[in-house]
Amino acid sequence: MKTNDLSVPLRNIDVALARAFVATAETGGMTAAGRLLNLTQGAVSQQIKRLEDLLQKELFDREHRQLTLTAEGERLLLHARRLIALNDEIWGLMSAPGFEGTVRLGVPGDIIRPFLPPILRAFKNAWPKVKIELNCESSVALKKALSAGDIDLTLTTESDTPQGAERLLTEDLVWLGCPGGRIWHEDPLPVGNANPSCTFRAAMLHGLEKQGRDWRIVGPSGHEVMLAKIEADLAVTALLQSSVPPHLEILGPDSGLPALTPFHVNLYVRTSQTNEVVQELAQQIRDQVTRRFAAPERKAG
Amino acid sequence: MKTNDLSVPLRNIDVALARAFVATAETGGMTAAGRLLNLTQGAVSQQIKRLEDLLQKELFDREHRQLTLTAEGERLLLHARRLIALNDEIWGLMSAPGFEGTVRLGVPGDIIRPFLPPILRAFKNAWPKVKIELNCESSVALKKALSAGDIDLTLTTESDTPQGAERLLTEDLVWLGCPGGRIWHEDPLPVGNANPSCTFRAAMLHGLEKQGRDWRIVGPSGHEVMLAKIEADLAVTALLQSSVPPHLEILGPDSGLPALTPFHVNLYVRTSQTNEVVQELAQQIRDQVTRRFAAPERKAG
DNA sequence: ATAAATCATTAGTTTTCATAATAGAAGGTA
DNA sequence: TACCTTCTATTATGAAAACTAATGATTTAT
Repeated sequence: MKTNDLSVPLRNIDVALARAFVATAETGGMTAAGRLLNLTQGAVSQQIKRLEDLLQKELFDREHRQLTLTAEGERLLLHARRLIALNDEIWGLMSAPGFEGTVRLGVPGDIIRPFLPPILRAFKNAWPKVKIELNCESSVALKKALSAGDIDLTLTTESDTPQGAERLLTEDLVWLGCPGGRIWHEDPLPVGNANPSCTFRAAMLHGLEKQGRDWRIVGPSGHEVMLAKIEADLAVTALLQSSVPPHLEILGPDSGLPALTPFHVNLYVRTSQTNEVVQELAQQIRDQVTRRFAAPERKAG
Repeated sequence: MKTNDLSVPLRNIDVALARAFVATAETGGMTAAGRLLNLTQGAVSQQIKRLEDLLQKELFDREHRQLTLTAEGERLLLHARRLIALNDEIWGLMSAPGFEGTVRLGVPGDIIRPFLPPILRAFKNAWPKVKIELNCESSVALKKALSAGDIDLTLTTESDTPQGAERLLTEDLVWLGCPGGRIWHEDPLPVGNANPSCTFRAAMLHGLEKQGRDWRIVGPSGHEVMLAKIEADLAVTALLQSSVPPHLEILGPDSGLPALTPFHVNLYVRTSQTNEVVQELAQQIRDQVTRRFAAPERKAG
């Protein structure tokens, strides 16, 4: 993979060129586009040419003096508008006064780390006047709270992504225990569980039952307390792979524990009466969560 | 119409500047950012300065030799990444081979016009190898088809926007008849209705009943046939304001017909097993439908 | 046939941008 | 304190980019 190879002409689409292109496509001509953009016709012609050179694609069919979009031109048109819109949206955000108000966010306790702290920190820095209320319960309870209007948006961990949810990522559920521990050989297996309605509970017990393994529940308790019990080798439990704390150990198949089904992290946003701040936070959660898991490598060379 | 104010120095955010900014923020320094981008430190410093001048905002606090983001810098960081991501996404779309396959789209007959023809035309031009199957039924039937997996995405007209739906726009339901006609004075009122499960039917009849007005259903028949009956002054019906054909007339309150509740145009996309082409079409429908109604000024009737 | 309109191209000028070098400021360390 | 290192800011400079204005080529309209 080439990262920043000098031979690659950095592939940045100049928003000004995008504007010229869209204007030309919409007015049907470069002369008209020039009038619209306060440019000479020649400048527009050159801009289109530059864009075509950049993308290595013909954007217009120049038959006679009529310009018609090529397939690739049409394709670009559909997306160039989005680029311009995003550019203008950012411009608006940067010039407008900062948001104020309150956002009520729900998160299941077991995925607060490692996702949320950096997101909330960044959001807080970006919008210092916005107050964030963090609501920490089970996925089921959070979905109820959302429909009741008690919170504005929420993350959940679920084994599917129902209508109305937006899937941010999918991860394996893994067993974890204390490094050097031996509690997972005990029978019945002590299963740590923060919350009776925890979505992972059913998955764990289902796996064990299918295996014919006996178990007993340790808990309920808060998520942190449960982690302490794991660390003390008093129980095992299951979490999403990426939310396993560094001082605990993932128990592989050789531990004798059953395989578990993957889970999804879903996002729900209130559809009615939702304000800009809520959308802004939702956008950030989307971006950051997916980012943190899409880009494992990015090296200079 | 969009005018370009001369006094505003066109506010285009150079993606290269955004890259320099993000690299600086992420590495914590301009020297390191320069290494990453294959630029000298001085160039990065100038780029940041240019960006700050452009936005008229300080992006970093330069205390001592430590760079920390200001609130506005953090705000930009969150969105600059999106701009870069969109830029790269477009680049990918333009350089990759075109999509192939089939998309199954559902649309209620009464909002095909004026929304869909231009969208489908543009999409078809942009992705000539993609086949679009247009499924035309009532909103209720379409939602069923979606959950059954028979279609990939659908538009609906509904009086609310339930979980799982995305509201694209809200419009008034209006009565319409033939210009110069007189059928709406007839009693009982002949109400044209394309489909017994049509979502507008309940709204119309509810309005008439509340008014104590007698009615009879004309139909069912296809949407086009129904419009022909309207044009022949054989019946009246209700449609969303913007889908009223130009040769028919909107009947205002002075026609004696009852006021109707507003409706929403919602979009549903299959959440599971959905491929890139479906997402691409959904994106276009979103963009174009909202675009087409953000721009034009309303014509009062 | 003539005029008008359109896009492409070219020449020339202005503007932009990166480099390289330097200055200035702050943190280490002896 | 003096000295060295490591940053960022600034400046001069040359190269490249990009605009205008003018021109040419082609097509449509009168």
